[in-house]
Amino acid sequence: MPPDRPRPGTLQEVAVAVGVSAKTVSNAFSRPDQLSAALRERVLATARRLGYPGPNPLAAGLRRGRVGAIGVAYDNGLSYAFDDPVAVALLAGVASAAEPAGSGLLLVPGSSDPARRLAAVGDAVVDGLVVSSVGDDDPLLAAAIARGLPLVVVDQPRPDRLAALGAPGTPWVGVDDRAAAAAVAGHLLDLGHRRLAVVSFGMYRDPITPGLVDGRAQAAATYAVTRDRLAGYRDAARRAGLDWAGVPVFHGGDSTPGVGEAGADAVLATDPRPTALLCLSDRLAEGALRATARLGLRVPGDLSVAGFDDAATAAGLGLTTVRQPTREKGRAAGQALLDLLAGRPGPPPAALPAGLVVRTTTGPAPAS
Amino acid sequence: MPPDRPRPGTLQEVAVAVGVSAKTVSNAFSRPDQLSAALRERVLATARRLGYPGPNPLAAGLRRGRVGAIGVAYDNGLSYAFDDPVAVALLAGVASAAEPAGSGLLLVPGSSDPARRLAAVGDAVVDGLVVSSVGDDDPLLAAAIARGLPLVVVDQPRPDRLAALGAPGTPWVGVDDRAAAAAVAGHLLDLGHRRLAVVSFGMYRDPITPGLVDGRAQAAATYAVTRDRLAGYRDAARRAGLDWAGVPVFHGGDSTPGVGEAGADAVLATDPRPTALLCLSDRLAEGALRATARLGLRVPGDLSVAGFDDAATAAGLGLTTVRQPTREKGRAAGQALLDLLAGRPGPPPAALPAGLVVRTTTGPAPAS
DNA sequence: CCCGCCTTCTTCATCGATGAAGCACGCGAG
DNA sequence: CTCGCGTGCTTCATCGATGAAGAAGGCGGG
Repeated sequence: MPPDRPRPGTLQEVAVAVGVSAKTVSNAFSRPDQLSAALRERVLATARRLGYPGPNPLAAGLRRGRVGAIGVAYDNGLSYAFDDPVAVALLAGVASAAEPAGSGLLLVPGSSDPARRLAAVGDAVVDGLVVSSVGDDDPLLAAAIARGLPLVVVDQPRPDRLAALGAPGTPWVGVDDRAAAAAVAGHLLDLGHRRLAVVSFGMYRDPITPGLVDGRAQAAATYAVTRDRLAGYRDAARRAGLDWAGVPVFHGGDSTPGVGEAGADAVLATDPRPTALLCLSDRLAEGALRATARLGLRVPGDLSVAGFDDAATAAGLGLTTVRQPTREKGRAAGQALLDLLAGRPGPPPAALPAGLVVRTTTGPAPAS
Repeated sequence: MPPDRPRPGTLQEVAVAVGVSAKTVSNAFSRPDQLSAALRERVLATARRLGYPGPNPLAAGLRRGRVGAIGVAYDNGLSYAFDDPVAVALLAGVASAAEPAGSGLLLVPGSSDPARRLAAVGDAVVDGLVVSSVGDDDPLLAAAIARGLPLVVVDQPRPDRLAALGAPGTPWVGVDDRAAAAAVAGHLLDLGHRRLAVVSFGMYRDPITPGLVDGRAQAAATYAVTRDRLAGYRDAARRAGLDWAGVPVFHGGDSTPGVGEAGADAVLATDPRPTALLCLSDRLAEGALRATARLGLRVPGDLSVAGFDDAATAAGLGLTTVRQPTREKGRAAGQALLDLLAGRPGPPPAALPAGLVVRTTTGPAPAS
């Protein structure tokens, strides 16, 4: 049998027992300066005796208009977020801002059922929301905006899109993905590579069939991060006089090593074989490296591989990548939200710095 | 100037605008079957027009008596939790139970100020709590129990201690640390080692001066996990006829590589030099391995090193360790809590399996 | 033609607290 | 003696919703 949990007492009951008003009991807990020390002690003692657990935070939150927690909603659910070290680093950053402020961190559950996914945002008992990395047309963001709570967006959509969605001025935190992507592509082109290939994670929320995609599809991606990184690679390629249409771009689903491995297999099967692989994330690159090992390709002798993020694993792999301050992004987002909640202006949204990190997986193009 | 956020409308206001009762508007959102489709549409349209964000989850939560979120309180604050891969894996596990149930996960903030630390537990707007890995006498647990909410404890305190604290029958999730520790110590003894040393993380919540500690201090540890792992090592040592008093035990603070490195330095400075190092966690072992590299000791030629946890990094280091199902512990704890909330009985608390994983950091004792 | 039931909506009370304002008393100043 | 004011506690209204129970109309069955 489920053990019958005794209903916790209420302020009112304690008040009756002590013989004072409910408000006085409330003050005994929340505003000790509002009553004499003696009475306060008497109230607290009675509360203890009755097993009163203290003011119900839910009711207090309703009355006060704040509950002391901020929510984080992530494009993919929690299960995915905890699997991706970059997503965890972002959470760690948000936590590092929330914790000193005494604010809790509510992780909003995801769901494969769109209705439940949105309901979770609507039901989150929080003072404000951080929405991270969702597609331009994701109803999740619309639901978050509809809450009417202070809101901060990480990575995507971009500020222009937020304005179009009726939320202009929403603080945004991210990096200049396009410029950063151009930098890493430029690095490879400078090394003499002329046959590039790309392994990309999702471009749209909808399920896809992994495979090569053309420029039109790339430009139509609703994930701004994906779109911009691809555009950055293209910028660099064009600058070097390369025909972008000739660059195979593999479109996988999630940002996982498995997808990276499949993507590498796909683009390496094209003829002529690419000499440089641009991966949109380090996790994809990790999978790509697995594929090269399996195929017996030397890195960087036969093939250069670059990632994106500079995840914790990147250094160990010797991966050339783009470093972006993931944890700092989370911290900045959390802080911006807390600033909004406090009515402080907070600094204007600005892209954080990102930069190329050259390690050992990239080298000169092989002599053709 | 802080942009003046318009007060969101209320159910009541929508009701007046539509010309129906508040309850009908409520039903339009929460119980569509309770009113005609036509009226429902009219209500929703008006709500949209007025910019009504939908029923306030806080108020609904108060009335319904549940908010759809479970809280997780961790001994050390969030900042530490996110730094420790084992703690993250535990969170991932809890999330993997909460998410399919549509439940949010509230991470309770820690604080160096004891009062704020407790207040955070009292203020958490949740339906139930998971308290993870706190000391036997930690007021945090008392505060959690005082909330009167469904509660699940991970790792420590142990069930007997929970009963003593007035919370008998509280579901507990963990492993048999003592037996597991005995197994890894036994492994080293079987390899012929006779000069063991131990590097331990915290034994008490209070700040300590790191250094070697005697058996009396070990037995008095208020962290049950620490106490039991040390007891397990001792069990194995005694079984092999070793005098435990001769085994140097280093007591550091947190479970970090830095502490592990300092601990290894300390115990390796004792004479005669130990040939086997038992570390209470993989993170400590990671630091110990750093120390051995610096000291020019061959592992396992000169020194065997064992960890505990089988963290994600352990395989890469070739670390012999104890595998415990950390993520599964989190999942089980989350599920047990959800079962309590649903009034389901739930399986009785039972220790999850843990077992020795032998890799390459342990080998035969060097010929003396 | 009447009854009972279902659908659709309403009324009423309530979840558990706190902000704002008010009253009574005691005390020091004028 | 009286006024003014701070202290200590109370009263009142309110935060925004939802459960339980009830009332009006429509409809099929006997």
